[in-house]
Amino acid sequence: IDGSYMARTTDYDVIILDHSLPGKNGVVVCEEIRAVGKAVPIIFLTVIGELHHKVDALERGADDYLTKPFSFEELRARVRALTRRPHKIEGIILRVGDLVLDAEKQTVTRGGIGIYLTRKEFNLLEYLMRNHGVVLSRGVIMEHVWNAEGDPFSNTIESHILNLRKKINIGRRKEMIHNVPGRGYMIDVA
Amino acid sequence: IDGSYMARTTDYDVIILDHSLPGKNGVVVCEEIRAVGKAVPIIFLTVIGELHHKVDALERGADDYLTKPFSFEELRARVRALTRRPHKIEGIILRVGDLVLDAEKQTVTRGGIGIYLTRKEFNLLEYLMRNHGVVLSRGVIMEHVWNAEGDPFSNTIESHILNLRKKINIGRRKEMIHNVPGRGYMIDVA
DNA sequence: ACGATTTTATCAAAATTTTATCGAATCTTT
DNA sequence: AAAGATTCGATAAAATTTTGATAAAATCGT
Repeated sequence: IDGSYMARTTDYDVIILDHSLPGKNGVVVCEEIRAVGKAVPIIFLTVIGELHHKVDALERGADDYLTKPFSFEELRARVRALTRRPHKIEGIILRVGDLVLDAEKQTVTRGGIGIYLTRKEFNLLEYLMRNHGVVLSRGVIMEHVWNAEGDPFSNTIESHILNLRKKINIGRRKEMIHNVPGRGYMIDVA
Repeated sequence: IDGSYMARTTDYDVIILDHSLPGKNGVVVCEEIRAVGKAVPIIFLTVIGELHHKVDALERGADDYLTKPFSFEELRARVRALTRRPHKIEGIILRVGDLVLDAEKQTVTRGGIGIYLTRKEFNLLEYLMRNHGVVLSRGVIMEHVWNAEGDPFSNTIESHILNLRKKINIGRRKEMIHNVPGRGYMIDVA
């Protein structure tokens, strides 16, 4: 009894295959599963640069592929996309310290406590968290969080940063949104 | 001016292409974008069942594909998955001994320990490191780090050099920023 | 080698720039 | 219209940059 046998006889929600499997080639397993008529979603893992493997896998019945290395979030996003179970499976989650942002559920918590953010605040925080540890200039933030170009003589960003900080720094926790004078803002644990 | 032109000349976060575009084939557009060296993530839209189009698109440089019909949630998940990984070309990193300056992330470390520098300090160090091993006169430094020309009767540069040295010579390491009397400054390991 | 002269190092205060803050005004969504 | 969100404008606060004065070091001519 091996993985291929299990896959052909059991009903899984999703099957993840690696190209290099002990004994068999992942693509062959993929083909075997399809041969018995199973319609289960299959995600194929490939090493970066091996495009022909991706193509091969897709031709033999894989539904999606993922290039290694990949984050767990990314894999989960693919699984979610394939299984389309909106309420049971978690969405894309960003974490910085005990601050957690769920991009799909559109929620933010800190240490388990729910935090309500307005739309702009949410988008701003999401962008900061998505690039945590790197300094983001006002220009870059303006470009990504506000679609059009904002005039540099406004302090809209500062204003939102202020509100974000107030909402996020519940209790008397350390500041997470750091200003780097002359360069921009950065979110980080320390 | 069409979409293909815009894609080749503008920096987008992500590009979504449909197989059937007015005038051109989406795959061709994809190829055109890659031809000019853009590394932007491209998501390709295909009609269900047309697997060969998927394969074709992946071969020509698309990063992901999506089968129509699809939910907006699904598209958003794909976009997030692609944009979260830094697709940018690796930032310019300067090294002199164990001193490391990342121009893109705007960070400086010495022996792995983070060092905070103000903007002028950072720019000054970057200029020195970019020309490590060569003596830079005050005039040249003034010209490159300070946009206009500063009056030669000020000791602004000395002042910043002093602060830089203090911050950089953590522990009791050897001095890196050397003065060459009458000629200027130079950074080097020895 | 020695004093005179020029150049560089150092420090703290002053000037400037940048950011934080808050309330009011404007815009959006019910 | 009402409630909430976003932006704007003015001012306070914080951080950076420049300045000025003096000490220390290096260079030069003798």
